[in-house]
Amino acid sequence: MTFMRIGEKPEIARLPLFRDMDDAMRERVLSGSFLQVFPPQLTLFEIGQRADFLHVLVDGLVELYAAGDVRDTTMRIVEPVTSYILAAVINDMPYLMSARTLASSRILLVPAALMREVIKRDTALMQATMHELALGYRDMVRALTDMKLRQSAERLGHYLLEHSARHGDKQEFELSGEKRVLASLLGMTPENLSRAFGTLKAHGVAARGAKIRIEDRAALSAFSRPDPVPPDQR
Amino acid sequence: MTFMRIGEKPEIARLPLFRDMDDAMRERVLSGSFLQVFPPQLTLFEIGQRADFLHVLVDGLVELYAAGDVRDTTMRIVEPVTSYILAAVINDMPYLMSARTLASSRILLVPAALMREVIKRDTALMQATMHELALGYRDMVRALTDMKLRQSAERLGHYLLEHSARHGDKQEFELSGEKRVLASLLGMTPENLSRAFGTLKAHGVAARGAKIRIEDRAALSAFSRPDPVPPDQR
DNA sequence: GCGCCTTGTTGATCAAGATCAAATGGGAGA
DNA sequence: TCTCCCATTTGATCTTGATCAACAAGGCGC
Repeated sequence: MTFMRIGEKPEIARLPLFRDMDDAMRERVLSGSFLQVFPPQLTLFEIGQRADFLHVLVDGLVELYAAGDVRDTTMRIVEPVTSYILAAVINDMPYLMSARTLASSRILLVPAALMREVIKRDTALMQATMHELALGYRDMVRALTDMKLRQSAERLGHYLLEHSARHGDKQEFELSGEKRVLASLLGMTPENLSRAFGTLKAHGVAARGAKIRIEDRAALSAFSRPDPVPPDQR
Repeated sequence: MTFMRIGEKPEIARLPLFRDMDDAMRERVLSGSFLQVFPPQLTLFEIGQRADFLHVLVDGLVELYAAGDVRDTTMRIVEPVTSYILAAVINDMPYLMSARTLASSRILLVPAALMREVIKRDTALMQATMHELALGYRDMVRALTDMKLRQSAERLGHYLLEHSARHGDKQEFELSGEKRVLASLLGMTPENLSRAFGTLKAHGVAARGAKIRIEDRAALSAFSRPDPVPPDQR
């Protein structure tokens, strides 16, 4: 684990969360934080711990998951550059999810107390935080309706469409991370994820290993019943 | 539909959302809002509409639900005194859920634009909003894990425990609203809700119609596998 | 290059929950 | 008090997805 001070991190400063805040304040936040490199498959924090850091994934891949006593379930796959567990940090409450790296990752760790303190002083940061939390809330509403209203192959289809849209609407792309994690995120077993890919062949999806090609976007969309409200602009 | 100005609404002023704000600002918000009475089974707004009002349920019962093309699903049952759809209002985005009254309800309607404007001016309100959104986010995280990790009878058991805890830990209480709505909230059919009550008989729950008595809290808790993190203090 | 170990896939069976159908029962209105 | 109506319950069957088992396919170290 390598520690390093942040010289200048333009991609972090450009994040919606920090973009509009006072420059001196931002400098204060960043200089009080650590940019740290973690190896793959490392647990970053556990459910139930008091939130000590706000995380910003700069590079790599992180999984957030919740644990029952029988099995775990993936709640979110975090891609760079994104902050996560903001809610626990804001309210100074225990994490509701655990986190682990899926790949070697560079993560900015902002001390939670520092974050809360600067939020109180900098209105722009507070507003951005509010905005971000509202977006996160809406994401969760969508995830819950997805779970309740779509069946498994439809969820996969919907995920592929959203994923493709988030990555520049390329019709061909590669899945990041393992399929078992994707299966857990989508609330199904790895076996059923395989079968779901099989089902989607008839609805415009060609999959070879991690390589996905959406050959008929309209058909896939019809099959997976898109949300009535289009995704939020971020 | 009766319109009325608000004279003084102490229970609204005491809400966490409005509690800490400047008195003059609060007066401005409240005097720009309407307290309105709606009959049961009335649609308050539809999914996809631009958020025009923040709602505060003062009295009655409201259901928030999301619609697929095949079936709907209940997302939340709002009890007084609580605000809802805060996220859509803050971000000036379309509602992700529709709302209908389940009983005759008195609702405070705060114009969304007014809300956003006052939030910008009053830091205490902004902070309270941020706090509230973070709590809402955490609620949704719990709801999603509930859906993914518990099976139906366990979800019911968990719901009964939480519901009872929210209402002063009484061991006997009455379910508000129809069971079909509860079934939809819990992500099951009414038929299976009945059967789930049957299953819970063996785990310390006596149910006669809407009357529920938790006879063995420990047994029910063991059966429904409580969250690893206790409910957030509000 | 070879074998091993992990990951993903395919097949067979099982369990949970949905659907369809019919009966029960409680409350509102006559 | 008596009906009628509608929510709920109960029963039977069907569908979806989970589980169990076995196999294929890479990727990596030796």
